[in-house]
Amino acid sequence: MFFTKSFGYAVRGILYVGLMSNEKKRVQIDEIAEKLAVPKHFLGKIMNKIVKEHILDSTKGPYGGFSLNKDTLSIPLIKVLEVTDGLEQFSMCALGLRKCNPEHPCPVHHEMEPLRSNLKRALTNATINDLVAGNKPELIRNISAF
Amino acid sequence: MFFTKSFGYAVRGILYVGLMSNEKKRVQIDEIAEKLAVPKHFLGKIMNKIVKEHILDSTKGPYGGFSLNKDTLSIPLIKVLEVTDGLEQFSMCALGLRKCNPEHPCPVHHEMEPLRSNLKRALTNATINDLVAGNKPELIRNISAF
DNA sequence: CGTATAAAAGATTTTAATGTCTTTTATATG
DNA sequence: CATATAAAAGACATTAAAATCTTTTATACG
Ligand code: FES
Ligand code: FES
Repeated sequence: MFFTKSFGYAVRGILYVGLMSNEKKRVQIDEIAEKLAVPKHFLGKIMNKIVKEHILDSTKGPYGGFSLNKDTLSIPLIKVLEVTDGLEQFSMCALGLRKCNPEHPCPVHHEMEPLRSNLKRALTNATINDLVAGNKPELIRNISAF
Repeated sequence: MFFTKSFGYAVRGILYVGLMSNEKKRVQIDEIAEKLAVPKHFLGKIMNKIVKEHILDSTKGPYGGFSLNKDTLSIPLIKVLEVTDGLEQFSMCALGLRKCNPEHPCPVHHEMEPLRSNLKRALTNATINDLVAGNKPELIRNISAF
């Protein structure tokens, strides 16, 4: 519901890098994929998009890997969603009719519109930093597959 | 976002039958598919599931087609969602981690849980009848793809 | 420079949702 | 019963997301 797997992988990957950034400067994809129990190469492609959008940094070669940059912690979740899933969903009709149009509301428009707005607002307000706050071992446990 | 196309087709199909039920006893799939601009055979399969779950009635042969039954109008939308998409989505973690578990909340749990509950409640409370109420030509226009 | 390391990129496969086309089954009516 | 009609069912195709595997590129370091 709501999001693709890619979005989940992206959020969890970014958070894992954030949680590890005290201990090590860079985190490798192999470690992330293993700890999150996520397919390595698929995650790699998603992380690559994340880097292209300057949400994380990366370097190739020995001692390379993924790392936070000066902006990472202040990135809102909706930016991550934009990279992985796009934001068209917020302007589309929930019944898939066309672009949502309050002038010609579909039968579920009045139910869905407030929920959609709330979701958009929540994702816009919540930053990576908000999610990284709190008990660290617990968080690492919670972003792992179980 | 939120739902599959199948759900949208199902809701619109049921509503079209409901809106036509004054004028004609039964509505054929060809007419529904044409008016909603939806692929006929795909819609047929979805309508078939809807009939199997007693949300609508159908009869084969001449003068056959789909029709309301005594329960149709009081069916909540969540029942339709269950038939087309299933309801597992409401117990799964929004990040796709596993079953959502408030004891071990994922980083977006506190953002998502209220939204999910609200959506579930809205879909549980809204019946087909609620959606059929109102200006009929306008509704027919609004469930069409145009 | 040569080598090892790690991300990036590319090619291919799998899976589920969606869509199309054909055949079968049920039924109303003459 | 014969025929036409319309849903149901089945087989197959397409598409996008997800996953896997291989090759290329960049870089640290001896
Ligand atoms: S018109 Fe369907 S959600 Fe707004
Ligand atoms: S644990 Fe992720 S939404 Fe509840």
